[in-house]
Amino acid sequence: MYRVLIIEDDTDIASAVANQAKSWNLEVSCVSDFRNVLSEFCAFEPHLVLLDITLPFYNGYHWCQEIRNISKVPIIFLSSAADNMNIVMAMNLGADDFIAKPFDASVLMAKVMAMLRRSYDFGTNTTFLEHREAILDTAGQTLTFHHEKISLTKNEYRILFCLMQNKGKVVSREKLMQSLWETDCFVDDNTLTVNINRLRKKLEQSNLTDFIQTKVGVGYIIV
Amino acid sequence: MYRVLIIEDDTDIASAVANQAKSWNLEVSCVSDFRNVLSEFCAFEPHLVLLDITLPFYNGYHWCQEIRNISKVPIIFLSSAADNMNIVMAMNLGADDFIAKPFDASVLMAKVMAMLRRSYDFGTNTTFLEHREAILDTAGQTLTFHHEKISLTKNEYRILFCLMQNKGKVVSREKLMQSLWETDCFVDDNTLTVNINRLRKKLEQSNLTDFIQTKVGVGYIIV
DNA sequence: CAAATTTGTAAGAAAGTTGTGAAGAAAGAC
DNA sequence: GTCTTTCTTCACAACTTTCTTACAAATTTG
Repeated sequence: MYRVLIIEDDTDIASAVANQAKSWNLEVSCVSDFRNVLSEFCAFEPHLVLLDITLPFYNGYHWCQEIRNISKVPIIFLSSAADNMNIVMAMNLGADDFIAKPFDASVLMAKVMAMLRRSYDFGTNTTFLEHREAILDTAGQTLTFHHEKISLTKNEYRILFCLMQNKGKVVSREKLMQSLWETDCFVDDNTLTVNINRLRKKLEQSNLTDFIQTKVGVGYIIV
Repeated sequence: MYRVLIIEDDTDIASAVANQAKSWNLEVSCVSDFRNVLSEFCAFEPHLVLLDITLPFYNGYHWCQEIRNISKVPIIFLSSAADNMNIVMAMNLGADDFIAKPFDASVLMAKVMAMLRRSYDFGTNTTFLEHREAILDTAGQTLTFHHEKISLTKNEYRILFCLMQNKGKVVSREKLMQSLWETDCFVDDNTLTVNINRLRKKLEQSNLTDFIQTKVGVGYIIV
C-alpha cells in the first residue's frame, strides 16, 4: 500500500484530496505543522508527495528543495499559481508534475496513480515481446518461459525478435535474412535454415515446442 | 544522449518540438508513416514518446496501447483535446503525462526532462547499489558481501557500478569501455577483458561466483 | 625515492558461435 | 504413385569472441 503525504494548508482541499486518495486504497497523511515538514516527511516515509506552493512559514518551493536534498520521492505540485514560469521553476527544483487548481479529482488521482506506477512498478524500462507465456527480454537478450531463462545467441535473438515483432504474420525468409545479415554480406540460403533449426532445438529443450512454424514456400510464423 | 520519438502529424508542431528537443541535446525522430508506428518505434528505441491523439489511420490511444504492449517507455500525450475525460483515459492506458495544446515550449521541455530524470536517472543515483546480497558502496568504493568488505580498485569499481546500474540489462563492451575510459583515450579492447577477469577473480575469492555473466557477441550482464 | 599496488599490452589458449555441404525427410505438383 | 522443390538434420571446420597468463609500464603510497 502506497503512502501519500499531503502538504497543503487549506484543510478543505487537503481533506478532500485525502478522502479521494483513501478511496483509491492509498495511505494518506497530511502535514499539520508547517514549520517541521521534514520531520513529518521522515516519519511517514511517503511514496509520493502532493505539495502546495502557498504555505505558512515557508513556501512549497522551499520544501521541494529540502525534500530533494534527502530523497528522490515523486513530488507533484498542486497550485492555483500555475503559470508557465512557476511550472518550469518547480520542475527545475526536482518536481515531477504540476497540477493546476482547481483540479478534477479523477484527473488528480489518475496522475498520482500513473506516477506511482512509473516510479515503483515499472523498474527498468526494458522493451519486451510476449507470446504464449514466452517473454523476449530485449535488454537481457533472453527468452523467459515458465520462469526459466533461455539464453540466446545473437542470431537466435535476432530471429526471435523479428518473428515476435511480426507475430501472426508470415515473415519471409528474405526478410529474416535481411534482419540477420547486412545486405552486402552474402551467406548461403541454407544458413538461415540451420539457425532456425538451432533455435528450435534450444526452445524444445525448454518444452517450448512448435513455437516457430514453417510455411513452405512463404516463410516462418509465430502463432 | 536520450532519444525522443515524436508521433505527431502536424509537421509544423512536430518540427518545432523537434528543434526544441534538439537544443536540449536530445536525439529526436518524427514518425513519418502513421500506419507503421510500431516498426519506427522499434527501430529508434526511444527513451520517451511524445504522442498526439488525432492522427491519420489510428489515433493516439491506439498507439499508446500498442507501445505499452511491448514497452514501459515513458509516454506523454500532447493534445488540444485536453478535457478531464481524455486525460484520465490516457493515464489509464498507461500514459505518464498529458500536456494540453497549445503548450509553452519551456514547459514542455521542463516536463520532458523531468520525466527522463524520473525514469532513468533516479533510482540509479542511489547511494548504494544492491544485488544478490552484494552491496556496492559508492562512497567508499567497496563491495560488501555477507559482511565481508571487498576493496575495489578504480577500474573494478567502475565496471561493477556500470553493470549494477544496468542490472538485468546487457551492457555492451563499448558502453563499458566508455564508462571506464574517456572517449579520446584509446586502450586495447582486450584491456577490458583483463579488467573483467581480475574483478571476477576477486569476487570469487569471496565466494561470489557467476556474478558477472558473459553474453558472447553482446556484452556482460548481472542477473 | 623505493616498495607496493594498479593498470595496460601482447600472445596464445579456450570457448562459443556461425557457416557450409551433403544426405535425408517432408510437402506440394502432376 | 513419382518427381521436384523446399526444408530439415547433422557433423565438421572456420571463425569470432573471450579468457588466461606473464610481463612491463604507470601510478600510488609510505
